[in-house]
Amino acid sequence: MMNRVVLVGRLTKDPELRITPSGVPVASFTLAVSRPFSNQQGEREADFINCVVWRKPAENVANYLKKGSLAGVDGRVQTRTYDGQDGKRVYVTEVLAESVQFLEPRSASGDRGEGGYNNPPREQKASYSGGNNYQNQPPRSNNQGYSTDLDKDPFANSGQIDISDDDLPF
Amino acid sequence: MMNRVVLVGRLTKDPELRITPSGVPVASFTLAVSRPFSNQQGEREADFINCVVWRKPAENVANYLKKGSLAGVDGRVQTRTYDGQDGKRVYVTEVLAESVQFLEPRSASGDRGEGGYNNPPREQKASYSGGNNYQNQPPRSNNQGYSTDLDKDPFANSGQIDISDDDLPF
Amino acid sequence: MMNRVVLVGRLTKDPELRITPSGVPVASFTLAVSRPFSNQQGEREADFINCVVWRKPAENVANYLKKGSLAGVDGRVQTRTYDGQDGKRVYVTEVLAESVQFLEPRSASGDRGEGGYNNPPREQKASYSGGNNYQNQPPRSNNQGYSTDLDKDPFANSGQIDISDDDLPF
Amino acid sequence: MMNRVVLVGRLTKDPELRITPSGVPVASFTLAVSRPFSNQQGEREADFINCVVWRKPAENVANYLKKGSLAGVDGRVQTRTYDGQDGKRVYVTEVLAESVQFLEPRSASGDRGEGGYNNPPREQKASYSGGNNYQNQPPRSNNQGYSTDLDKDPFANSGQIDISDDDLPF
DNA sequence: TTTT
DNA sequence: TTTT
Repeated sequence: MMNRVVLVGRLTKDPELRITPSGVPVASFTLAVSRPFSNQQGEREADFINCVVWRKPAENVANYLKKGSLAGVDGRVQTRTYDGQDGKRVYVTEVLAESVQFLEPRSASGDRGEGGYNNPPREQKASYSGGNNYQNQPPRSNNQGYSTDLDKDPFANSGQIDISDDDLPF
Repeated sequence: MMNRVVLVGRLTKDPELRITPSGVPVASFTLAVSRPFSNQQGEREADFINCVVWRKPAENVANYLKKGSLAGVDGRVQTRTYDGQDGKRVYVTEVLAESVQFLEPRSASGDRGEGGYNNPPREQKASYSGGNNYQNQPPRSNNQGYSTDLDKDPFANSGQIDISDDDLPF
Repeated sequence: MMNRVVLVGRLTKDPELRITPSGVPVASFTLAVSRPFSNQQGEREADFINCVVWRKPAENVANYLKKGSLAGVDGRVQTRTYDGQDGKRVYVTEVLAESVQFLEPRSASGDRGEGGYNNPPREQKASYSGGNNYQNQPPRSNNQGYSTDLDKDPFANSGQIDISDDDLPF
Repeated sequence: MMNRVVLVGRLTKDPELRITPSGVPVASFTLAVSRPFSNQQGEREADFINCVVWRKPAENVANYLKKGSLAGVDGRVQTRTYDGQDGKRVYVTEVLAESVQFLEPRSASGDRGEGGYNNPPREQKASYSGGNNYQNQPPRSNNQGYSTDLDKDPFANSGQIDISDDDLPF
């Protein structure tokens, strides 16, 4: 009945942007959050926490964050389940981000000066405006919109075909 | 660099208490936390979040909580990894509880009037006092202390032989 | 850029419900949250945290919570400022509750069996439906709706005439 | 019974470091946390949240943070009360920081390249080692240790003579 | 001005 | 493998 998570950490790689069949953007990324204490070997470990974010902030994540970016997440812990390729049930625990904060001032962590508060997005994209306006985009072979990510089947490049509209929160 | 979780929900079953080889108690339990919104079918779903707690609060959890108890957890999201029985790496995301709150007033949720703030623990157990006082307990075949749980191999009754002293936080 | 609070505690008195000039309900209440440690005198102290909640959940708070109720709050820390009666600036720090959880199962804490999850509200009231439907209620002297609280000037019975539509979040 | 706050924001001015009569360091600072939404005038407001931190992290705050620094706080909401100079009770709500995170990479926000993760503290100071080792420092007129802040009465330069050992958490 |  |  209460479920709140707050994380600050760094993206382990560039976020991945997907579009559900009904046209809703979803971004997923992993945050590396180093632990505040050392282990028995005296090393500082990290937790690698999978995060998902939907709709408009999904686009922002895809546009402004990349591998190594410092980001804050405010959201909920979420569990879901899907049938693995080997036929057995897979249990997933991840963080559903309700908002994502960009904590990378200017080009502090970037190799090429992009990302950050006041900078233009990595590439200009059509903006999500709350409806299913993605549906009227040709699913492939177009040269704008989500082209870079989507000019291939959005669900083709990873093994996880387990994201569907059923996972939509709210 | 920041990692905080707060949960309130109900135990899906009785907590499990383990003792590491060096004598530290660990309890694990799953919290069912119902979502604040309904899905497309109009049903209220829940997240089933695995939690672990160490040392003294582990004992309290084992003594005062049971299936159905309402509990609050304040902790961190933690990821770990172990080699599954089939030889492939298993990734686990769970909540490391730093404190656990008993939110079940008196015997409100209990079938037999036990549990709750002011009630005696389910069975009187030797208390964890911060050291490795568990080490001087015979590992099996004793009739007090953690007997009910430990009079069998503490790691035998579940498939997860993946808890070791290496997982000890702090 | 991140601001999150989660509280679980008990109401120090019945919540107060107000309506802004433009017809938006606001409830305010104080949560007593006992500290997890004892002070130098060995006593367990508490923090008394003022909370505000707007719109629909404000009504629920007014209907379902009362002095002594156990409640959870998920929200943000908020500061505001107003001019005190003696002419000097007053600084207020409080919690803006985005959601409020009723943790009082059945009539566990109640003296009269009311409140709680499945029980009818203390008195049946017109429900807030997101618009300014309160505006078409006569501001005073009516005998239903928010009558019990509002049949007097909603801002008369306390010194704080500092709640206005300007404080509306979102 | 649960009380957790997480904040990320910027210091409104340099932190202030105090030492209690029994030699425990306390730092206080205010975080400006901008709100995630705009007000009716379309402006983005901020909350100005007073924070206190004790012992070792108090020293770190004093050494590594300054006006404008981006910082994260994980802690609790705390209320206390003291008698104002005009004889009437003053109620204070603030955040007791249990840990403070420095989110300012290198010299990104600094005017003079100091502060940040890997940089030396602003001035080298004796470190707090958990005991009351401050007591054996001459209370005034020394030229190192907490000199800059303490070579004057630690409680003289502000109106708040309301910090005492009684406020010590844990 | 504080709750169990 | 899930709780009220």
